[in-house]
Amino acid sequence: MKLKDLADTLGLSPTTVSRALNGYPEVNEETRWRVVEAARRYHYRPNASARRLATGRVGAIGAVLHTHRNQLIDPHYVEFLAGVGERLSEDEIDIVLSPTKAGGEETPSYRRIATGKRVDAIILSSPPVEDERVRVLTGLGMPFILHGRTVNQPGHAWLDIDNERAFHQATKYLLDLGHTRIGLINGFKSYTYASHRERGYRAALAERGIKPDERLAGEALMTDDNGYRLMEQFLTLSPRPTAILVSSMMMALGCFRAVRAAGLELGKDVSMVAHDDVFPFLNADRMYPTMTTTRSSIRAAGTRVAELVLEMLRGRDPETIHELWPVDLVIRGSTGPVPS
Amino acid sequence: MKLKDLADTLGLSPTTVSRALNGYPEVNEETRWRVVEAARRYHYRPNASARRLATGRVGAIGAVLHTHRNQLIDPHYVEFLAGVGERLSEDEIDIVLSPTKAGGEETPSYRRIATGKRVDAIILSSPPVEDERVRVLTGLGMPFILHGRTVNQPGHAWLDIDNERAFHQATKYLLDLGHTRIGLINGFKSYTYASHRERGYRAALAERGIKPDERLAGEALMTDDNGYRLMEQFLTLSPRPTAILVSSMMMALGCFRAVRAAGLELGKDVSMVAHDDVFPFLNADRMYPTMTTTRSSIRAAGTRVAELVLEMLRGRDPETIHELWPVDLVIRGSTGPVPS
DNA sequence: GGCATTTTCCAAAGCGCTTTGGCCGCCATC
DNA sequence: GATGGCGGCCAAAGCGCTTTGGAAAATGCC
Repeated sequence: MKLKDLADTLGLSPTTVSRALNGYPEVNEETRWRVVEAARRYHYRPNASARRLATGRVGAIGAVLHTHRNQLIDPHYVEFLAGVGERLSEDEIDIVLSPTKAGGEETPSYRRIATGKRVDAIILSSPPVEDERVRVLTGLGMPFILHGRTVNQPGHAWLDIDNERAFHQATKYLLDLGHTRIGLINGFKSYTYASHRERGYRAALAERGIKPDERLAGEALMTDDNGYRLMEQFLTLSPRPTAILVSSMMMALGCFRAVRAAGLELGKDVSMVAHDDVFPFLNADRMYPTMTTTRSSIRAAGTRVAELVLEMLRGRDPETIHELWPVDLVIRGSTGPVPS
Repeated sequence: MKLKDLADTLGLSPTTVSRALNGYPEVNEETRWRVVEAARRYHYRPNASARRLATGRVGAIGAVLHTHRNQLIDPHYVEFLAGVGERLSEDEIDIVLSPTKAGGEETPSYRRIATGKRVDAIILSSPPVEDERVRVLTGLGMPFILHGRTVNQPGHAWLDIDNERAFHQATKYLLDLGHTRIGLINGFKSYTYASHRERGYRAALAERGIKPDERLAGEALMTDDNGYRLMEQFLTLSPRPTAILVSSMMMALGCFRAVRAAGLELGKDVSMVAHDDVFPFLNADRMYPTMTTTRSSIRAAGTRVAELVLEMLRGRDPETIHELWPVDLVIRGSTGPVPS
């Protein structure tokens, strides 16, 4: 059943049917009702490709799924996508996932999506400090928004959480509890969020005149595994750290196990603050002990990013889109005063 | 830069340029070379919508992303998608994620994707025992493949792992170690995989004449959290179970903590076998103790499903596509003889 | 050299929708 | 009663590509 068929059975022209369905004013209300009713009855759906070709709008936004074996397909990203999807589904807009194998060689994938007009806009996640994709997409004139920020590449839309302040605050909190040997288990510093977190951490230490022990700062892919390994390693140092900041809940689980394995008790022998992106399947409140966290829902960020993308498509100037979200510090059981 | 422009600058007709780029034989090799070269130089990319409209093929396959707040956006699904993506990217085929809010009300989303011709085929995951989507898509004539199976709905393509046999084997292994009070922490039994797992478990017990204690079988969303709660609950029973089967690594982490919290030791006081879908961020081999698992890479399944979808689109009869994969039992440190 | 093929290219007709420009009839206005 | 404006509809021209049905040029065969 196509538009023309529907028009024929109604004794109307395709023009009128199209207008009726798309809510244009120049059609009699009764006629519109007849059309809508018939469309429903015959399960009519406009052919997406045809409509896209005619309007020039796609009704889809792009995201790239990194599938490289050695790269983390991480839960953070899905949770973010879920948020994006939540908002986009309201407007019946699809998400086009373009799978990419390459580690560094990802720009072709973006280029393909962009120049083939497969999407109206692109959402970029987890940008490195300097992002090649930003350059490419700007060059192609493809609208895009960043979840996170770059450094020294202004002029594009972004939404980010205040990672620097969050880790500054968390570090300060630990310092206030008397800790001075504080470790940092971070994601790769080439990513902006990780570099911001480190900056916050270092700034807080500096304010108290503490020089960070470089052996207490680790960066790695944010997996359970790496959390375990880094923490294990930190605990062999002497004196060992009495507190630790962790960049993701996934890593925190690993740290957790390492602390246990070393026969130490979390919240007593070792304090821990982890960043919580709020996963439905990992609840800081129900851990044992409960986990002190810097918290910001990555899903909520996704929803907002989707909203902003829609605004861009409606004409909002990307340069006006800069949102920096504050981060909560939620104090729970995994932190306590420095052991004497 | 569109096809016509490219043709004009080359002094050729659109027809010839199109054929040259699409590898049709009726074009001189030298001409083809000129065209390809020019296309590269001018960064020409055919407009996806136009091509789709003309050919009737979309070059995209659909998947639905469940974003409902109370539903698990689970890591299993992403890992599976990553596998799908790995294969599809080779053919430059996109994945269209259609976000769906609804819990039970998901069929409209599939219907929209299908009748709007937004994709060439659909990949369905985690089917319940009886799947409405199967009926709908069959009715619409939209090609689809299931990752998993349904019961009593034959005639469609599927790929599944042998869940029943896997849990049968795992249970048998625990029985051989002397355990008789064996618990099961499962996903919801309305899903085929969960029901198959339970069947395997019960069958193995029955073979030894053991009547399962119904208080030792729990089903829930497969989160860390629920793993903790169910295990905690099981451990209050008396006599408590000496061994446990767990349906996902995520739940296993929770069980793990519950065992610890109860002051018990895994692999000694309590044995545990978990099903491992092989996540890059959760390595059974690096847990403490290492985890005995039934193992099957969900990513590999995704890759194969993608391959099968491509075959369907090339004309292979869906009814001939039924693959049942065996599952490995990997014995590690979390299982041991029943404590005396 | 004449004929039938084969090679190489092209014009034009779609694919299914949206949108521009117009037409027709009806009412209000003077 | 003529004029203008407006509501309600339609014909036809695109959107950018693929594909059918030739046509012209090159080639093979005797």
